[in-house]
Amino acid sequence: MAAHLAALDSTASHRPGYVPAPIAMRGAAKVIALTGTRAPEADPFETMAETQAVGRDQMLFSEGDAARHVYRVVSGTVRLCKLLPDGRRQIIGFLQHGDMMGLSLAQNYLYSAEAVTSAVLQRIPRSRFEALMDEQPALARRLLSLTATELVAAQDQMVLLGRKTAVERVATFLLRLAARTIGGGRRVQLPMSRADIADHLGLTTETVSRAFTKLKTSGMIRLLDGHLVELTDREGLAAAAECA
Amino acid sequence: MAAHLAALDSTASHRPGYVPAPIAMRGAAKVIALTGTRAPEADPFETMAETQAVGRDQMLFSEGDAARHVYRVVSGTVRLCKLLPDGRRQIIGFLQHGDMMGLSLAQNYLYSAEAVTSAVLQRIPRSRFEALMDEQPALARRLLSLTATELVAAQDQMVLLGRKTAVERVATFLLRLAARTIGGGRRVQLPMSRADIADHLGLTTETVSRAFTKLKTSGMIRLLDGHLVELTDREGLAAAAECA
DNA sequence: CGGGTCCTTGACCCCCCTCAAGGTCTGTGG
DNA sequence: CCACAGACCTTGAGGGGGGTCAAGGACCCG
Repeated sequence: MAAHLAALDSTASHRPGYVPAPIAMRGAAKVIALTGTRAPEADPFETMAETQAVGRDQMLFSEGDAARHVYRVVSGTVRLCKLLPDGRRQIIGFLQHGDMMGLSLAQNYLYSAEAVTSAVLQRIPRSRFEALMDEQPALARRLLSLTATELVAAQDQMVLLGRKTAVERVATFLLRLAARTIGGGRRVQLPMSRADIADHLGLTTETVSRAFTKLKTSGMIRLLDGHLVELTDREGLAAAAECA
Repeated sequence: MAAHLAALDSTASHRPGYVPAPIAMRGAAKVIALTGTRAPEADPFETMAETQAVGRDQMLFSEGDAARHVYRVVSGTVRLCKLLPDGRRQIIGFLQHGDMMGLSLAQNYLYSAEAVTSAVLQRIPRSRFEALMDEQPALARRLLSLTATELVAAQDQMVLLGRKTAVERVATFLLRLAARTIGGGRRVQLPMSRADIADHLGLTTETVSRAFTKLKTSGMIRLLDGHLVELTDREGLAAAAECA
């Protein structure tokens, strides 16, 4: 999954095999303890973040809004969307525990952010965040690392959108989700709708649904219910995905 | 154009209206003077870069190679490619004067780099580059800024690949090229082949060619020759591009 | 002037989109 | 616990945009 800005956790969350901490404190208006501590400078979200809870489909900010905050997702799933004037939508990425957004340097947000499920986020005013980067040189380097990782994910998504077939796209998507799931993820939760998946993969809901059916029929996945998939043939899926 | 990592010039080259310096010293094995000087720390490419000249279609490095250098394009055009196992190709971006590549933090390059035209580049060993970032905190912040700009371009490209029609893609591509051209660019050079454009826009050469013909027929462009286009109706093009 | 590469155009086909209908799941209220 | 409404998902039938295959034209360079 093309998480927008990968985790700022001290643990290198973009490393393959990363296991997010179990979701706790749903809705709690309190600072979240991070796994692992880092010697010199503290995680800014640990010390100075506000917590914000949002309901399903609620909008956090809209494309074009003044970019006031930098966010990090604590729990739940968030989608980042860009719209064409006539309403066509592209979902840039889905964010989960630990992912960040709003880090672009533009004055305004360049995409909208909406809650896919009810979610909890932390946020820091951008002005304060930028001041922090002046004080803590290591912070800029850590963000550079995260942003570079995001860029790599974006490039993979370009290959997917530019050159892969519908089944390949869906297979790739499932494998990406699995890679972000606890234990490597034989079972994968799909918190988002088929329409969201379609707008992420450059397809329509119908085509996504048909691709799921094909993968099911060929024995690579089982649909436990509409939003929980079991990957029964990981190698077959990887072959169907033509690599990640 | 989705330049991979925008300029490290002291002049903020990702600002709209940026005018690259005229190409000079083609093939010269000497350090290139930069426009503008910056007070505290020097541009690393100014002081410690090797210069490398490559011929048309020559490969600079290949996907998977050990990432030894960070590059900056001095003159010419470079394409960054990703390949699927069966040979399908996606061009991540075209690089021109001032653009950087090789900054990802991975141990290996994640795409190939090839000269579209004969080109001149500067390069710095990654190890030295990273040491520099430790010494000069401002460098990391500048790179963060450049990488974030790249990420924005990548997101625009996702919208293009996921949701735009063939004509919209080509119109968008022409406007992006024009935005990077001297004087805003009523006339735009296309150094790359139709096949390159196709692999950048997620199309085939034939479809790209037909899209050019449609834009020509509807009076928005004139093909002065296969590789030089005049944008005769900028607003019409922008409408045909559906923004971006 | 000749050969090769690249570009354009045409004819045809297929994958995915569109439109439509029916099925499934979920949450809510009785 | 069940009934029901609504949203979501799946499946089918048909159509279209762009891919594929093929041929001819333009350009480049020796």
